[in-house]
Amino acid sequence: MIGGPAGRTPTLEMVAAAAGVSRATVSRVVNGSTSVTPEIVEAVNAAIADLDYVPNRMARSLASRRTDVIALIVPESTSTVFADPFFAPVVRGVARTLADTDYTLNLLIASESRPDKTRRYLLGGNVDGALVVSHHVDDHSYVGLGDQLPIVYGGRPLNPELAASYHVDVDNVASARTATEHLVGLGRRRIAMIAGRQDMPAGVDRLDGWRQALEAAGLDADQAPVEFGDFSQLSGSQAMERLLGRASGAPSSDGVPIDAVFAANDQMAAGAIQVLQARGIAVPDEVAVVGFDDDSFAASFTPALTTIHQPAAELGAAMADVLVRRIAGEDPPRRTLIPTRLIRRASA
Amino acid sequence: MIGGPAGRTPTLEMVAAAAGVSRATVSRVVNGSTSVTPEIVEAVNAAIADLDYVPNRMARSLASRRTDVIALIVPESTSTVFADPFFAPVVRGVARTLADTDYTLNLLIASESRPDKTRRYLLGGNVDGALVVSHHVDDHSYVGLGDQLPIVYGGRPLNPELAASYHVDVDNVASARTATEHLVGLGRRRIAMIAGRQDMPAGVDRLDGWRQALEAAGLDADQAPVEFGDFSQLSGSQAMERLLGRASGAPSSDGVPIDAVFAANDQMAAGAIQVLQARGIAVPDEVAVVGFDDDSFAASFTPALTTIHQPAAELGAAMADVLVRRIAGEDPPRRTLIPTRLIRRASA
DNA sequence: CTGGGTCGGGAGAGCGCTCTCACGCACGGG
DNA sequence: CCCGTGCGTGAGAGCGCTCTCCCGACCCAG
Repeated sequence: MIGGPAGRTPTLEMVAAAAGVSRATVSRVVNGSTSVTPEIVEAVNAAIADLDYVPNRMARSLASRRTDVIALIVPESTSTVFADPFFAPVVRGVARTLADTDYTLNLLIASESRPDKTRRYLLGGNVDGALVVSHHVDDHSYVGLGDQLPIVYGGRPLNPELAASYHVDVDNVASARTATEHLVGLGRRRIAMIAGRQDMPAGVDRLDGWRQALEAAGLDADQAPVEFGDFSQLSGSQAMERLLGRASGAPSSDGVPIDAVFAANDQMAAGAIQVLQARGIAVPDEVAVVGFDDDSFAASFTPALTTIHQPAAELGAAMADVLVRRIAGEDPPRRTLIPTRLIRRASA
Repeated sequence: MIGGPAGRTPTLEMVAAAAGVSRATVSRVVNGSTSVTPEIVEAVNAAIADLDYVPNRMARSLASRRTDVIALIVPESTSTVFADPFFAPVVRGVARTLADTDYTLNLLIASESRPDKTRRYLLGGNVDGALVVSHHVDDHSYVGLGDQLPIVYGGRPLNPELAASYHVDVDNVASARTATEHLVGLGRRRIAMIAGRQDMPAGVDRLDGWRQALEAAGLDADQAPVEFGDFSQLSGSQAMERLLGRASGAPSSDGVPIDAVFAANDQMAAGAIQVLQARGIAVPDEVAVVGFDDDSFAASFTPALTTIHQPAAELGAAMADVLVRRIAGEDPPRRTLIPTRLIRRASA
């Protein structure tokens, strides 16, 4: 058993002794400071390897007033609605990115019942920065926190007080445009939308993208049928019923007033398709349907859902990246948009 | 702005000064030591509240050689196969349980390419204990680590070297028995199994439970048809094909040799059902199917899957609980089994 | 040859807390 | 009345590291 006379885990001091230099010099080498003679660097590194030295995080933090810890905050309500398979890959992306740095990831389920606990933790000098993953909007817990601690949000905060904050988001507008253009490219002209909750950025932006695509295609977006749901499958079905019930401008011969639907998420798309099928309307032949999210069930649905795939892991990675850069004092753009990809399957 | 003359965040020292006692006494109060005069306790607490004092974690750790940090280790391969919706609730359960303690959760994606990095982190005095969530078996990364650091596994480690370690698991055997008994209770007698990978505890145990139930029902488990898959949907389909292709002992009049299938997970159950439907075999009328996991898609599948629900959040909570108790010096049982629940839906 | 500038390295003072030890006091038995 | 015996409290020495000086060596211009 190697490891210096003192027996305990090796310390900076022991490395210094072994290398015949001072603690300060070892510290410089460990922290990659320039201005250390190459020979000495080598000697120190040899001693480090020899003793199997690992710097003590706590001591380092105490002295430097940095923690090398980044908090990943998941509001409890979000985590409860964990049916959402979006979250896990985000976390993975964050963790993987951070694995290449010296940062450690602190997962924090923020209980909304006592937000002050989280707040205290964050401001108590326990972390260098925070990542907030939330689909929640009416959440004021973090307002103002951003002034005292670098924070990066996943998903654009709708909350106007946070609008100027750093955030990483999927490019919902462009994605919705892509989805709609796909429908246009298929020759569809009466393209309806089942939009999501308008108190969420994803809901607003996807509706927006659809409008843009219609206009770009020379279709009248204002006259195009829109119904709203709450992102649930049931609400998708109900929206579809309403869509079919409309006495639209130019119903086709069989009475179906539309030939395509863009749903703001896969759940609602699935609900819509079920209604369509129940009415004997063929998907995609009579009505093509595009969803959004590429949910886990999308591929195995019948018909398999054409949808927008969200690179959740990349989003997480980007969040971590932006935060690390902020902490390092760089000035990354406040808004980072992650491109998506249209997955062509059977439904459109 | 309150906060003592020094201006910075309040320290123990400042509290001591404000309360007119020594640092040591404040420390005693903060750490809930007995043997402090009630009046003094009160005075100190008043000072703490007044200054808005929060103990500095790093300093505390440095001095006490505890970290109050628990690592949650997710092997990268597990996290990549994140289609598995089992993980997120486990994490949530862990985080929630820990939220009521002083422990902080460190999420660690263990890159399998350089396991030593994780090892060093764990043994580098950064954590007080670790939780390992893995479906992986041929993983020797943590062998021996358990001697130096309290570790609790989620899922029983198949690896014999770890067999004696602390672990929390779903009661796979009993659950599989329950599932199979349900089929027996439905009057089925030719109950096949699509088993999972036999290098995973879940694979082995579920097969075992099925056998036990058959025997308990007076059926010949050795003659009962079993095919193996790898837990993927495709493998479930293939296994089903093989099952149907068998020249089994007593095919029913229409040539279908079985009247029920227990699949080791929902993915494979779904694959099996698709094959059955493609062949025009009615589910559940001709062949009843029970899955396992209660995957997110299970309820919306057609037919809705009868399956075993795994209380993943409870499993996570139990893991955290066992670890905390171990760290506290208690001796919790090495093995904790979490009961499951059969969810009756349409497929059986 | 000398003075100012530069640069590598050492000394040492903390960072905020814990914990051992020893002290002072009140009490009770010899 | 004196000396244990306890109990509550304070003093002080670290925990392992960072970082600010500061010093000595070296280089070049004057």
